[in-house]
Amino acid sequence: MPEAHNLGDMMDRIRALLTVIEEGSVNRAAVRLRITQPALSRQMQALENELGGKLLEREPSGVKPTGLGHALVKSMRPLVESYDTALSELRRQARGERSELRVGYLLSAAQSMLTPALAKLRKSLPEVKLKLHDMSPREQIDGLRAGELDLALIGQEGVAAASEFHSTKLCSLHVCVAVADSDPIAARKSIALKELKGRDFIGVDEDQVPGRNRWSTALCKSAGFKPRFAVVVDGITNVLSQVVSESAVTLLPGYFARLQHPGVTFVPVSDEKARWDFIVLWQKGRASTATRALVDALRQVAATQR
Amino acid sequence: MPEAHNLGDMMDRIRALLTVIEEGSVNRAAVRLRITQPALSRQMQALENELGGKLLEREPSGVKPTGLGHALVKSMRPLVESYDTALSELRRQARGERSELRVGYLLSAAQSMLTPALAKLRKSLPEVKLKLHDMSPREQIDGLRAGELDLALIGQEGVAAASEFHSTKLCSLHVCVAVADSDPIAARKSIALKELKGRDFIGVDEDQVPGRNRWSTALCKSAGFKPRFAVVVDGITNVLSQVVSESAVTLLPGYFARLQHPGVTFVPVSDEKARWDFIVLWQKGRASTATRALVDALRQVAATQR
DNA sequence: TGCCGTTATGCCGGAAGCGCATAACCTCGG
DNA sequence: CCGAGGTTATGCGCTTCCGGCATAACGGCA
Repeated sequence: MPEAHNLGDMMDRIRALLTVIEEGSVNRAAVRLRITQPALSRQMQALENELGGKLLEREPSGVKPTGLGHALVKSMRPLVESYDTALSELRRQARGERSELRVGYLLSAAQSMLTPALAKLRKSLPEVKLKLHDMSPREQIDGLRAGELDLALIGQEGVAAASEFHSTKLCSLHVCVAVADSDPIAARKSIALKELKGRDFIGVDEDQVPGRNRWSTALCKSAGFKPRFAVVVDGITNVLSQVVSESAVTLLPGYFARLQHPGVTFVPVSDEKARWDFIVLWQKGRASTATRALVDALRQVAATQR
Repeated sequence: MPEAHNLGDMMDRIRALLTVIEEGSVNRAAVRLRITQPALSRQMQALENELGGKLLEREPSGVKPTGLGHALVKSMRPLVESYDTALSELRRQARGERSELRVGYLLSAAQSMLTPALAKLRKSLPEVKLKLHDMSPREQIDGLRAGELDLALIGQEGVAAASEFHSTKLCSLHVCVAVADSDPIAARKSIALKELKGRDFIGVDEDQVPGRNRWSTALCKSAGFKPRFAVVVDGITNVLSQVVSESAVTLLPGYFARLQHPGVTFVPVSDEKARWDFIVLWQKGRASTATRALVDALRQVAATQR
């Protein structure tokens, strides 16, 4: 019998040793494990070779653990249990039975849709453990990539990353332009994109809100001009104060019109091409029942809010 | 390629998956792991079959973890680390490098020998982590059997269990008989065992102090009579008070003569056969350097105290 | 002494797993 | 458009691993 250097499954070997020590007999343990005594005897030898020391004292009436055998029992028993539990949970998840659902969203953008959708989910799957995280689009994308989120509600910023995950579009919002109250445009009922040619635009840090500037640029290009970003700020909330202090403009999805911001007026853009998509992203691989249920609920809510 | 149902080593497979996800490529991970890409590809497939779900999304430019893949990374990475650490420690112990030493002893019996032996040990192996446990002989034997002690200092009570462990005799004590101060024997310089024939003996609970009564019985038998145990008490300390209140006697190892007990006198037994052995027991299998060092130190101390 | 329990080990055959070669796909540069 | 270079999947053949069967050796007990 050559010296074993590849050892079947070490965990199974360790489990077998636990059984042998419990029975105090290789033979009786073999019966329990439904293998023959010689196979089990060899497994024990292989384990001893792998660890470099005797685990069992062999006697005519059975076996007794050595000091090393006792130490292995002590350190490995909890480990084997944790391992089995983790594997079991992973198998459940593979079957779609994961009961935890980690959702990322930006509150101001997602609340009107997420709240009713979560109510539906709670009604249909009450045992689901929800973990809700209010975070920026960048954090959402990173969270999905790192496997820390199961699902993200995200706007146009998630479109570029959509191919990395499962995605579905929930709705397409109108776009408005934000201007200072004192701006002549503020009195308008709506405005065409081309009328913004020559105005200063406020951009946002591409790191925090990925794709926002590119989206604005693409829209203006379709209207025949390239926007000049006078200032680039590091967050959405700073955009509006800069619009006022710089007498500039910025393009925003229509849900901003619902937010009151002192000194700022939101004027709808009339161009039909000016749309802001709102999407949901979730991890590739088999989605859990909970994930699918939430995606469905979001679809239904979006359909009724059209 | 038949469907894999026995999976080599699951831990190695999981480790390989962690590498694949880290590299984002089966090919580059295979290079790192020093196996070919096809072998690694199959390992990933085998793992997916075992778990019942896809762990990796395959793309022309490499692989990306699915939601299940992410979940596996999260739950298994700490487990793999703990497992590797535990195996590593077991291998060290197998080589005799265990740095922890759990010692059981009965303080009153062992102190005069243990204290100087521990001083020697601390000098020769200062990094050893000692765990000292004052416990009854029964607890000592149980602790060894359960693998909770590495070494026990024990008297005659350990002799019957000695074959289960490594053992060595440290010394052999004289025996004395304990009597009440008012007893005529109390004025004797020494006494022969046969002179105790007809006296009431006090026994101890065999469960707490295994073998004590059998030892007394054997000694008396060698002197031609069988002792009658008038009372059996549940601990060594209660023996002496019963000696007084029952006007009885009991045989004890000579170290008791060093202890002051009100109303009790200890008279040496003159029979040469009346001996009390003091032994050290340690676990079977390869003993650690620390265990061997302590056994050696105890031997040296016993030799100087002769 | 014989029987029954124990563990270890030789021999054999089947299963597992790896390497090599190849197929298929995608991306990029000329 | 084509070729080069990257990727992953899979067929085939060979080697290694491992379990079952049979047997040897030992100890305990009636």
